[in-house]
Amino acid sequence: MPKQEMTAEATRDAPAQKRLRADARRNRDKLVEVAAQMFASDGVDASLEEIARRAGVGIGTLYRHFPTREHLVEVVYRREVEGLCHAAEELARDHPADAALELWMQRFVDYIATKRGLATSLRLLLTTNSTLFSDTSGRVSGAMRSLVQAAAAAGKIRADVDASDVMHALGGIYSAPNTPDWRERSGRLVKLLMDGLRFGARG
Amino acid sequence: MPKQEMTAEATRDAPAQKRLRADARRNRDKLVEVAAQMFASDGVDASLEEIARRAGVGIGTLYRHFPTREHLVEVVYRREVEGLCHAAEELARDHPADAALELWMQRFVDYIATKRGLATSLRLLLTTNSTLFSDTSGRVSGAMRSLVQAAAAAGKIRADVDASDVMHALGGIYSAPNTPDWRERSGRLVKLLMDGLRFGARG
DNA sequence: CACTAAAACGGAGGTGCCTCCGTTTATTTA
DNA sequence: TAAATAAACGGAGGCACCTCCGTTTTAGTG
Repeated sequence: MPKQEMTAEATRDAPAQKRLRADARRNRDKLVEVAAQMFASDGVDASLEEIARRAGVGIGTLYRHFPTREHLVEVVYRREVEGLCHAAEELARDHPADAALELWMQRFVDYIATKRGLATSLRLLLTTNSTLFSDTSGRVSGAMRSLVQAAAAAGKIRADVDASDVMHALGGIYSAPNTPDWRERSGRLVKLLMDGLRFGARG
Repeated sequence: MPKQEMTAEATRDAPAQKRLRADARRNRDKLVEVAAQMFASDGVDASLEEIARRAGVGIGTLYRHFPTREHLVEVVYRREVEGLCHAAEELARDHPADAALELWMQRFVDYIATKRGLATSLRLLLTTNSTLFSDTSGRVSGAMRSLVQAAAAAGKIRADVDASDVMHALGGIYSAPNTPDWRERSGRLVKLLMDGLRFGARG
């Protein structure tokens, strides 16, 4: 279980967001941070009052910022997707292109792992709120695309596949049954996939 | 809003159901009946305590019979589908084949009407519990099939369509936006469909 | 019938949800 | 800097959820 380890300032949604007062901002960020932990450990049904408590604010404050549980879940979810995509850029900077891709996919597996328990509620949220779905899936596949293209351009992986193929291959992770060894199996899947991608590369 | 008007004894699931004690049986039936009304009027989030109260039992009794809200919703849902299918047989007995089909489709519209508000929760339930989905959709399309076949056999409607086509045509009802005139529009759709079906019939 | 085991009843109680509103704090204006 | 105003804070209160368990009822047996 990898810590997400993200600083609070990640929550900078620039648009049309009326300038928040300093304290409000602080509290909001803290709430999101705590909620992310609680959702990860206890599922989306984690107690909102407990979240408020741990964030050191009253329950009223939580509700002012996030009128429903779904709002909070959505913000946390977006933040995590954001983190995942940001990691892609970072990995691309710090590693050879093929290693970056592999590391990112492993991280993707980690990410999915934390989401497995939440499947049904998340599915509801994603079918209800279709912009959320298109926004985030767009973000994620965008991140993947640039990693794949970079690796292909550097000759580290074969050039005759594109990102959506890889994404599709990774799809098996979702649908795989939730066995205890799911994690390992998914890890192997990623390695296997990388071998396939490296095979026949120019470099 | 048509009353469903079903007697309690409709809940006779013969299989493997350990013989219930008389009082338990009574209470259970009453609970389902009241729940059906409450879900229809207040949505699936109707208060369980209120349901128990109106059924004249304690909350504990409700929970013993239906350990979760979903259990109760599922039973009510199945019962309603059952009623819908039963109506098909009845209509087939009491009316000419084409009229039976038309009346049943109108009733189907009524039925969907009561479910419109519940769309998201029901969808979750139906995707989560896939046997529920296949059971009920099988039942419903079975009912429709026999009505269509009977009408075709009697020469009251054209013989070159099958039940799944009609079902598909009715599908528009689901997806139509929830405008105030939805009900009328759906009624007209059914009439239109029937005209189409009658056109070119032998009889 | 009376007795008894098994099963059902039902409500008290602990917890969480969410609203409402009086209090406190930050920002703006003079 | 002080006063005024706007905004955020936070907890009390009311309601619903669900569990637990002592009490009551039923169905079977001598």
